[in-house]
Formats: sequence, structure tokens, C-alpha cells
Amino acid sequence: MSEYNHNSFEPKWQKYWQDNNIYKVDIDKSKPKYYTLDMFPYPSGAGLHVGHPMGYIASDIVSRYKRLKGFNVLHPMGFDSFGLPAEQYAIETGQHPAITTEQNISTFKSQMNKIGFSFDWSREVQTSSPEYYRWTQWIFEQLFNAYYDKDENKAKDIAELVKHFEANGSEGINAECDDDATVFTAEDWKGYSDNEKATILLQYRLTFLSEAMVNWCPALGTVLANDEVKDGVSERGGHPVERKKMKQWMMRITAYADRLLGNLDRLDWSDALKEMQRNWIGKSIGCELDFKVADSDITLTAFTTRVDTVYGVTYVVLAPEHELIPTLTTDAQKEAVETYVEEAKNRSERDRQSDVKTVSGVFTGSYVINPLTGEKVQLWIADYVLSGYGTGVVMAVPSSDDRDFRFANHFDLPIIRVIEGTEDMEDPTQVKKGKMINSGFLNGLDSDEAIKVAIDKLVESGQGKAKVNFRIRDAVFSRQRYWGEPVPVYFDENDSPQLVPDQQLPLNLPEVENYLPTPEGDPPLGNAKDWKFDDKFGYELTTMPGWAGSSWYFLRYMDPQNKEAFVSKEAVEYWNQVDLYVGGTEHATGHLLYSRFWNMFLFDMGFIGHEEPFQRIVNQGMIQGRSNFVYRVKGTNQFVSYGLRKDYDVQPLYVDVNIVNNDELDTEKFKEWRKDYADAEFILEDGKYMCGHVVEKMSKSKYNVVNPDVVIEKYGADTLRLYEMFLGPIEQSKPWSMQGIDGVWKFLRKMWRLFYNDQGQLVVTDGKATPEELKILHKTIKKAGEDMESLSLNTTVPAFMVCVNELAAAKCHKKEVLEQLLVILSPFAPHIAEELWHEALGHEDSVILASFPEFDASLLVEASHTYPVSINGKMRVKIDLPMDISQEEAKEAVFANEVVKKWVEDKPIKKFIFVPKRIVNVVV
RNA sequence: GCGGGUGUGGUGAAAUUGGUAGACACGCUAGACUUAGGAUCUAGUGCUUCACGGCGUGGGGGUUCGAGUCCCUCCACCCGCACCA
Repeated sequence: MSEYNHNSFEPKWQKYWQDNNIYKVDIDKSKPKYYTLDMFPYPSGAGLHVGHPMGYIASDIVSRYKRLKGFNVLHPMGFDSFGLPAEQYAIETGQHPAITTEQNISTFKSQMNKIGFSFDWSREVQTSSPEYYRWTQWIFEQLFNAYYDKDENKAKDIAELVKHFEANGSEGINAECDDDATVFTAEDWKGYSDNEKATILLQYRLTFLSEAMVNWCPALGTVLANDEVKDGVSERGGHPVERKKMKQWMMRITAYADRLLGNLDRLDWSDALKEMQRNWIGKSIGCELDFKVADSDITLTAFTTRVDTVYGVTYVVLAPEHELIPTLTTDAQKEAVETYVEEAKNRSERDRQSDVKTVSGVFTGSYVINPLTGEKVQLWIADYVLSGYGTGVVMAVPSSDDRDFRFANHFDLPIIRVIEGTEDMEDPTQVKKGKMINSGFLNGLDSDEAIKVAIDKLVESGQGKAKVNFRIRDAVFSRQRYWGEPVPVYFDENDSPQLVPDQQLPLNLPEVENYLPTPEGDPPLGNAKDWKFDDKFGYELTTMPGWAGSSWYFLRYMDPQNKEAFVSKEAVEYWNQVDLYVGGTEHATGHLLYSRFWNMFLFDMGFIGHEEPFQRIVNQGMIQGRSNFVYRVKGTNQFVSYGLRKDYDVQPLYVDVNIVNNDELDTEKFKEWRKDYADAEFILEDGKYMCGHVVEKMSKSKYNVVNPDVVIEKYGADTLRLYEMFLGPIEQSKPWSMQGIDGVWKFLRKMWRLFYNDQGQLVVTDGKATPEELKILHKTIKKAGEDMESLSLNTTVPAFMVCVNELAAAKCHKKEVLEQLLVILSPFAPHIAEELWHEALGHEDSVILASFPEFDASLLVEASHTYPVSINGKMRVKIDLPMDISQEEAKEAVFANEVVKKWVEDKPIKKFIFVPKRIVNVVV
């Protein structure tokens, strides 16, 4: 074969790998395991664009590398196949989402296979298949049957809680539960009806029904979890979201808040990612303290992290939603308060968020007593206090909190400075910590000390206690949609939720004629005919959220066909944690928290042996689109080139980037692109039509989507793989550009020419490699190995280029060298490696089964080193010196050099620095 | 506002973690071979200067024999969170 021609062999090897099940893996205890995972995609109708495979390519390279290094590598792929787009499409067209989804998956798979990924497709999972969601439902049932014991700090079987209730009632139980959990005795418990018992247990279960404020999105017709709402609108589609009280299934993720936070320290994730999770969990350590309402027996409990500043409290504020407001409002203030509360209620979430600077509030007319100072201060209501955080009551310290400061200034409330040094400052909140002043028994203490002393005092007098608060909320689990897992629950004659028995799982998603809510306002599942448990009891009509199926799929890959369990003990023991998880940062607070939560729960219950699912995560950057524009002269069919557009009155129009090459428009293709452009005329510059460009998200409507199939057609999968890595560090976002892909392609052609000459004759020779040739090879082995371990894949490609350039220059065609080069290149470019491995080198087995060559350090040892010699820190000349030269000898040699003499002249030598194998620096 | 990150040629980017700044590619320039070139090969290519040289890693300052790398300070851009008490 005379020329490198990817089309002639890439499909051939893809078929060979598939036919020979080369990527199929099984438990093999004789080998160490390695688990590489990609965040599985939602199979959208648009197919893959060139941005998607970047992470997949990186993880594929690592998988292939680890395999060559002797690991048994689990590298699966599957589909997160429940989701909104397929359902929206069903609503519009009546097409069942399962059909659309199946078609899309088939497109995705064919695109992936063309790139040559080493996935073990026999382990594929699809979250929407009943065989899979049977176990998602099963996990839901385990969560239903469990509660969280705060003493042992783990989830336990709900039966143990029942035992405790039977013996002691609610006395002495330290478990995660609803805030308003019932208090009762063992006697009470025995007297309760089944229904009453069920209601109480629901207050403890890790998945539970609750009447709660939720994010309701009318446009999508469903509630959304907090992480699915961004800036007050839905993350998908950008529709407005309202707060609404609804009965919903919830997940008690807050039980795990502290462990989810604490474990972060031992995970090998980027700081940014960990920080995002920390923020989301939002732990704050502080205390609760009681403010008695003056002339009343009501006590308000406030949460603060800065109890040291308690002497600076000049007023206390309630959230507008606080339920005691009517009782606490004096008659004189009644009207003002009601007006304010009404207004605050009507402000949308979005308003409240975007308008942070406006100060508003109202005085209740009541006063409260500071528990530590005995001072009487005003009680206010303001919407800067959130009902959902802490207790909905804030002790305001205008001298150290920005919001309190603004508020006090606005309403002319007193400000007491309690930190030394802030006495004369216009804005005392600029200094947050220091020695306490004006603070009674806290005077002279440092802020941090004062916090401890103040808490002790509060505890002593029974007016407060240390308290840790979390920002994270329990997760809403219900979705009022069709295309998701049915919740395996029915409601009995008392309307009490009951689990569908295990033997009857999966509870299949029923057929419906209409994917919209029922006329009664029930979710779409309400349209299912005769869908009842035991023909009697109605099933739960909401479905599970998108994150349910994706919260445990990494476990199912280990044992995907298991009919007896979600994963066998043996499989999960062997494959254990995911060693490398590659995916986008957009899942930082959703998927990655929920997965950790479920995994931790399954660990607590003894089903799996590891607490954290993903030891190492690498977030690949986004590939942005690069849109092109043409400029039509208004009212004509004339298009003016980018550089000349200023001379005309033009309208920029998107043009398909696939008919533009390096910003130059293919005018012929442009005329064919659309009917109305068929007789377009062009005003050219330098004989070319140049387009404008802008970097933005890849999307169909912007005509900037580049399909990997197109790149593969022209350059081949190996070039695509190498090029996507060559573009830069994997974590970095960058616009897609084809500039430079030629360089990678040329590299593969050069590589090819080490094996075949222009006439297509094999030129590989059998001779013994020279030390020089071995050196070229081994420094590449070293570099490639290190890079693949650290995922610096962008620098590996140049290392290969240098290697091939040097071998070509040395006219080295020796089998001994080329054979090993093919092995180390094969993770990046498996097709060309396999082709040459068989056709040029005559191997029978696949290169995938080879071993990664051992790097031999002794081959890189040199007799001499070229030292850069600097005079006063400026590099002036390079001198070859023997490796083992002493400082004295080096000095002699350096000063004998003409160039050095010229620079030094007769100036006195101040210093002579000699760093072996590095540098010489002369200071004059 | 808080937190995280990034700033290096015309472009994408390297730099053994304090030791020759710009590897490797794209692009560009010149030449060779060619009927032809969006093929291939050779040479050049940070800026500046005829040259010797000088200047160069967002700006300013510092530590050091030596700083893209460490410290201080300021600026710009990107990402995340945001009345969280």
C-alpha cells in the first residue's frame, strides 16, 4: 500500500475488534483492575458533535494504556435514556418516547463506533429499560425502608426504629427526621393505628412524602430540584419557576450532608469541583440563641455564626413567611405589616434574587430581649431573611454584617461597634474579626474565643446551644412527567403509601394515549387505563427524576445482566470504585452529589464495600462552536466579504460552518446550500469571500455544529482522536477549529512512511537498533507513559511527532524500534497501529493485547551535556561538558571559551554557579 | 460581594516544577520538484536593529547568581455561588 489511507482499514479493524469481542472483560482476579468511566450521555436527537468525544477519547486512551500495562480494564458505555426532550417530542407528534430514544441511541452508537472506542458494549445499560429500572425502583424501596441513625452516623433498617418506638417511644431517638416529627411514648405507639404508625415512620424514612415548598415550572409541567433551577428559571429551556406548596416524594440527602462534605478531602477531584460541592452543602457552624419576646411568653430562636457580636445586636429580623408574624404584630403596625408581607409573597423568586440591593422591611411593633445582654431591641420583618435557612430569625448586628448595616442605615436603627479598631470607621463592617469591645463579659477576647465563651454562657443559662446548619435541602424526587421510572408505590384504603412487593418489580411504565396531564390535573400516568395495584389501589402517578437512574449506573456496569441483585457482591468487590471518571463540570452539584448519596447509602446498608463512588474525576472543558457569518447587502442578493462589509449597509446571517474553510466561504456550495441563495452574487476581497466569526455554544440554529462523522470521513478516526488531544489540556474549554488538524494528519502519513516507501514497498528492516535510535524510542516511551498517567495527553502527541521526525531523519526503519513505537501509539491511534502491526510487521494477534514497553533509563544516559552558559543571567553560549565533570574542571573549561572571554573581559568574577546537568551562570 | 481559575508569538499551545522562554503544530515567507498543487521536500519565522546588541511570559514592585514558575500589589477575562445570618 503506497499511501496512508484511513478509509481502507479503519472500518476493517473496527469490525475485527467487534467480531472478536476484543473489548469484552470479565472478572479476572489474577490481574489488577482499573475502572474508567465516562459520564453517560442523554441520547439527544442531534447526535454527537465534535465536543462530546473529547472526554471519551481521553478516557479511551487511558483505558487502552492501562490494558497494555497489564490491568483488567472496565470501560463501559451506556445511555441516560429517560428525559424531557423525547417526551416533548412525544407530546408534539404522538411518537412514543421509547421509539425516539431507541433511534437516537442507535445513532450515538454508530458515531461512537466510528471513533474506535474500546467500550465493552456487552455491559451497556439504558436507564429506561425495565431490566435496569427494576433495580432503580428496588433502591428506592431500600431508601423507603431505612432511616438515618445520627448516633452511629449511618443508615439503618427502619425495623430497628420500630423496635425503639415499641420500647421507648420517640424518647432517646437521635435520627434524621422532619422538623415537626411527632413526640410520643411507647404506650402511645402501641395504641396507634397502622395508619398513624405509617405517618410517623414517614417522618423518618430516607425517601418520604412531604408537603413542601417546591420549584414548580408551569411550562414543563413539573417540579424541579434545586440544582435544576438556575437564576430563577429552569435549567432546561429557561422557563420561569414558581414556589408552590405540593405533596411530593423527597430524598433525605440532608442526612448525609456532613459526610458528603467531609469525604471531599480524600477525593482526587479538582479544587473547583470540591469547592462547588462545599458551597452547595453550605455547612456553617454557629449557635442558636433564644430571644424572648417582651411582654409575651413567645420565644424566638435565631441562628448565628457570630455570637461573639451579640452585644452589637440592635434589632432582630423575621422572614416574611414566619408563621408567628400575626401574633407578634401590634395593632398599630398591623396594616403596614400585612401590606409588606403580601408584597414580599408576590415578588417572584427571580425578582427577589436579582434585586439584592434594595432595602425593605417593616417594624412589627414588638420588642425582644437579648439573652446575653438583657437589652430590649426592636423586632422587624424583612425579605433579606430566608425562611428556609436556619430558623428564619436573624439577630442583626449592623456593625459587622453588610446587610444588617445597610438595613440599619436605611431605617435609622442604632449601630453598636463591638470590634476594636472599628470605632471611627465609616463602615465598620470592613473589619469582621478582632478584639471585642463594648461587649460586657466578652471584652478583650478575640472573636473566635468570644464565640466559645458566649456559647458556654448560653448553654449554662439554657438560652441556646451550639448548632451546625446546612444550606443543602432535601431533594424533591417527584416529577409530574411520563418518561421516567414509575415510583413503585401504591396507596392503600387509608391512602397510606405502600411499596410494590419486590417480586412484582419492575413496575412497568404503562402505555398512555396522551402524554399531557389529565383533565383533573394529575400527571400523565393518570391517563393509564386500569393501572392499579391488585386491581384496587391506585399507583403513585409521578415518576422519578432524571438523576435517579444516573445515581447508580456505575455499579450496574459491573454486573449488568444480574437478575438476582442490582450488582453481585463478587463483582462490586472486584471492580470497586471508579478509578477515573471523566465528564463535564455541569454535573458538579446534581449528579455527583446524588450519586455519592446513593452510593453511601448502599454502603451503609452493606450492599457494597466502598463509601465513595468516584476516586478521581477529571472535568473536560467544553468545546464551543465557532459560528460563521456572511453579510448580505440589505434588500439585495449580494453578499459582501467580511473586510469590505463596512462600506455597505449589511445584515449578518449565519452560514453553515461546514461550507467554510478557515473563514473562507465556498461560494459554489453556498449557492447550493439554500434555494434563495442560488443566484447569490459576491463582492470579494483578494478574490476570496471571507466570513466573520464568533465563538458561542454549538447548536443547530447557529449552523456551527461539526459532526465527528464529517471529520472522520475526511481525515479518519485516528486523526480526530489525536487532534482533539493535541488541541490543549483536557480541562480547558476552547472553540472548535479545524486549523491545525492537517498537522496531525501529516504526522500519521509520516509515520506510515517509516513502514512503506512512496512506491508502497515495505521498508521495515531487521537490523539491530543503534543506541541513538533506542534513545529516540525510549525517551518517547518515558514521556508517553508519564503523560497517560497524568492525563497530559496534549503533550504526548508532540512527543510522538518528535519521535517520528527524528526516526525519519535517522532513516530508521528497524522493526525492533517501530514495533514498540506502534504499541505506545496504539492508545491514541488504534487503527493505524493495528493495521501496521498486522500488515507491516506480520503479527497475528491484536496490538491491543501487546504489553507496554518498559522504559530503560540506562539508554538515555549521555556522556556529555550541552550546558547553557549565562553571563549575569543571560544565556550567551552553549558548551559541551562531560557528564561527571567537577565544578573546578567546569570553571576551567568555561573560562577557556572565546565567547565567555569576550563577555567577561577583565571584569572581576563575583560568582561561578555550576548546577550539574543544568546550567552554568557566571556573575561578573 | 464571596470562592475557584486563566492571562506566554499572527494562531493552538510547550517549558523537566526556580535553571537555554516559545518545544510541537497551524499560518506566513522564500526556494526545490512539478503541466498543475489545498501534494511533497528544504530553509526561515517572538519584537526591534543594517549590524553589535537591546527588549520580551497582563501592569508595577520584591526575593534570588538565576523568576513564565515563589512573595506583595494592581488590572482584565472566564466559571461557580450569591441577601445562607
